[in-house]
Amino acid sequence: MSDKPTTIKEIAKILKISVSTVSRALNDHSSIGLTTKMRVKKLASELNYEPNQKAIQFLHGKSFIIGVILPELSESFFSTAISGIEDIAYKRNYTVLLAQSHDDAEREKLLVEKMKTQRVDGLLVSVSKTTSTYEHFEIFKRLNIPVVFFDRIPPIKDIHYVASNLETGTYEAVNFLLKKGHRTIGMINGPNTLVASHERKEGYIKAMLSNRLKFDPTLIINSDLTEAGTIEVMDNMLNHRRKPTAIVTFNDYVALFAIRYTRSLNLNGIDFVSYANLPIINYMDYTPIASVEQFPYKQGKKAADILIDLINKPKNESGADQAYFNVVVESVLVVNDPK
Amino acid sequence: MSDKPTTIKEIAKILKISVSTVSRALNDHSSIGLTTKMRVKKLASELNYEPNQKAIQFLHGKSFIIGVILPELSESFFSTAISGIEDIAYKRNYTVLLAQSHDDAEREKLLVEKMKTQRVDGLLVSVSKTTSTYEHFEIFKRLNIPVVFFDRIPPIKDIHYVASNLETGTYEAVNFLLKKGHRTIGMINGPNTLVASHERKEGYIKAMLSNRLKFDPTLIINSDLTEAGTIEVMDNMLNHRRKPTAIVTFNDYVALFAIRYTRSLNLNGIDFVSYANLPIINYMDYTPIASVEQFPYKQGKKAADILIDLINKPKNESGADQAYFNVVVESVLVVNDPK
DNA sequence: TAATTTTGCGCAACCGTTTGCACACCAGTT
DNA sequence: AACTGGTGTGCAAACGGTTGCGCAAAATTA
Repeated sequence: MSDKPTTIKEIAKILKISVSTVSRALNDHSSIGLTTKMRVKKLASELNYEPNQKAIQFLHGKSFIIGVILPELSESFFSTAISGIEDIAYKRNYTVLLAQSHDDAEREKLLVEKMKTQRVDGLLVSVSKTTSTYEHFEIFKRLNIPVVFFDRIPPIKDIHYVASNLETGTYEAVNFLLKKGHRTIGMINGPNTLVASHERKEGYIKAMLSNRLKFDPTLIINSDLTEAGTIEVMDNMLNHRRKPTAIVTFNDYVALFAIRYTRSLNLNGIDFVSYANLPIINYMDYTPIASVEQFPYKQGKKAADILIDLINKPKNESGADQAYFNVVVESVLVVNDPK
Repeated sequence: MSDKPTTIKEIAKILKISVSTVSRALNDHSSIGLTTKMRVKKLASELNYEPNQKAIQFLHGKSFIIGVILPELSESFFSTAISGIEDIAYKRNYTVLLAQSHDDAEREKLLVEKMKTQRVDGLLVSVSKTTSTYEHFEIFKRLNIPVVFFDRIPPIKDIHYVASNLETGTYEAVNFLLKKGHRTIGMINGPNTLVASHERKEGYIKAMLSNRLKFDPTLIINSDLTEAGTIEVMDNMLNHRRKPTAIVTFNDYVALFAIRYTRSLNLNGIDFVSYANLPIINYMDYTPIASVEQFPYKQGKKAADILIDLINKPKNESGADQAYFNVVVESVLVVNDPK
């Protein structure tokens, strides 16, 4: 039955007309007579003709595919972000080639390579936690394939990115705790390699200073964000000469580790504030009292939009220095309902 | 600077040799002299030559892309499954085109259409909850593009699929509850359109009968799997003339809704058993006492493997009836640690 | 030295579609 | 009778790479 797919040539041969006429007829070109158009279309649908996209992509040098590399889909932030990306891609007639780095810098490099050989029209990246060099993205500049980073952006210049401004969110969070009467506020921060860690720290400091409180750097401790790492940091916090009455944690997962640990020690009374606002919070009995919401869906949408704009932008004519899109999605503090 | 990418033709022109020689040199063809090879390769790397994959895909009629359509990445089952799919695809040199139906049958149809125009080499599908017709997958048969269903498989014949056998898992689950002394066991089941609902019911019945207990059909109630639907079903359960002392729920999410609801009524003492074994269970204070684990990663891997095998299988020569892969991944009951 | 094999390379077709250009035909205008 | 203008169609090149076949020069053999 179903042999090779029908081509435009076969239609031409059967109808004894040229392939160009068939092509134009199918594309409703104005210079083709109505009767010819009808004949062609009728036969085409009878033969279940489907244009060979590979030929078309080749001809136009476009694939209508955007690549997305992100660390971990099981993290709620990313699975939500990908929905935003997908929705925009869908709307603008692109499809999404997906790959997870699992926070492994080596794998990320290989994935970038793969995206290159697939010749995606553009690339969306949220870099892995362990990535410390960024040359593997350079290739894309040479190939004139736009790259947009989102959320986890590399600390380098001349890139397009979309990220949330955690400084303002953190400022709000610390302010919120201060207003609640807390004076000793700890922070479990992430690795210094992450831009986001600096922003959190800055937000924290600014909130303290603007409330005329002195900033104690020993109350900010970096963690590797694992459960074991979190417990270690918590031990330090709890044995600190100024034991915090409230703690800002790097994200909801860290908050959950920390809360579970304090509860296992039968410690109560420490307020936690966190980032991300995970849906699982709704299922928990003991949760952060507030979270900084980062709007992953919105970030994903925005990043995809920028990427597709870049793809369709007329080439940088003058070869001049082009502008870089640096979009910041404001983060806001969401106070959780008390249970 | 970076103009159009280098092509094989330019290399040929510069070196004053033919394109075929360049092509063969780059592919280490045996009939090319060593010196020519060296010259070609040297120049190629100097010019940052990258073969145009679109041309190659066109030539071979292959894209090395597999499409994946699934309902919802934020469901842990699917985000884990996609990792399995991706890992296999990666290993076997394919990439993954992803799309979420968000459990919307209409959107699913459009996505199938898109996958078709992208001419994926194969398709992996977990159908949406609301899908009730399946003709949109027929096109792929005509185009000779293999389709493998996983987890949520449609109730039709002549398809390839990978799914877990929930009957055995359910049997184990009910047996487990019976051994614990429960005699009145409720079940919150899913819509009857899902194959999985039937399997659960069958497992339930078999466990009861094999323990010489009579099966009470009114203790199995179907739900739409939303929180509101779950609460409604729970109300029915709790007002049942035989109030269950244990309940088997369709999945962990339903279990969480149900548990939360019973706790809001200050009801204790009902044991819940569920499916999926979500990681968030670890963060919960009140959880199902056991879950049927369905091994999403394994299912994803298996499905991808089968799909790629099908893609690379020599065409069905005789046009004869080909075999369909129906793989069942056994599910097992995992008893949760008491907190 | 002539015949034969091997080595190294080029020619040209091909994959399916689009598109600039030419051309033939017919009608209406000078 | 020559000219203009539209209408409908076909020719052929182009996109970038692969590959069967042929052919010349060099190396081997008789």
